Amino acid sequence: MKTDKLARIHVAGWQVGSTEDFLQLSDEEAQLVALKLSLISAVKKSRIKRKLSQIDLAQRMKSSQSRIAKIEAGDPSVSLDLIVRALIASGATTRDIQAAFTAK
Amino acid sequence: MKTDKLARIHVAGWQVGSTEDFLQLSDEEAQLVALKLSLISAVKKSRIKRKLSQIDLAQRMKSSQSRIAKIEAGDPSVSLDLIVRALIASGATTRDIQAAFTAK
DNA sequence: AAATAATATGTCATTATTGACATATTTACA
DNA sequence: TGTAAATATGTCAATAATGACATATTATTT
Repeated sequence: MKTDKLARIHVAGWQVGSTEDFLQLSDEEAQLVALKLSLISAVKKSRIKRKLSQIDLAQRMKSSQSRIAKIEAGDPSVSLDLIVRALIASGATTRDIQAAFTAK
Repeated sequence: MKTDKLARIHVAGWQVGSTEDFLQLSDEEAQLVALKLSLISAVKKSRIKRKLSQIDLAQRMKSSQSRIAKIEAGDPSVSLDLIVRALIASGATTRDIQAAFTAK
């Protein structure tokens, strides 16, 4: 994900802004980031719920433990594809995935 | 997306199976494909609804007309990231995106 | 505490995805 | 009909994402 956006100074001053404002993301970028964060959170939740280790999940989706760790750490090298594949492989239902889009 | 899955012969014979069965995708792969298809459909719907040409949408998200065409054509070179970015850039709301996950 | 299991972090060669471009085909409409 | 706008298809050099690996750090169990 690209985060190399130019600053957009917040007129209201030094109130503690949202993460999106602080990092100067456009609305669209902010939406995508929020979506990813939500899905990432769902991955970890689902994995733990099913008592899977990162190695277990990695095997299920033919990835590696380090990739799973990176997914859950929000590493910038991780694609939305991989996040969703992890979510599915972790046993999350369609309903779970859908809920991840709703969740804050 | 990889679709290089070995055949899984359907015991029940030549009933007309689901697309997923026919293409021999694992359940997980089938879920991801279904999700992509749903989102792709949502992109086109949203774009048309807002009366945007593919060129318009491409400019909004700093991509190219040919990429948008490929998104809507379900080209295998298109990532989930790009699809979702297109959906967001087309003006789809969080609610729209969410709905895309529900839709058939 | 020490051993073991789980998770995190860094690197890299291989593979996938990208925007841009040319050009073909289809659609709208004068 | 013809012509312009929109969409589709193919290609490719540049960039991004990948699994695998080594190894560090943190939790858990004995």
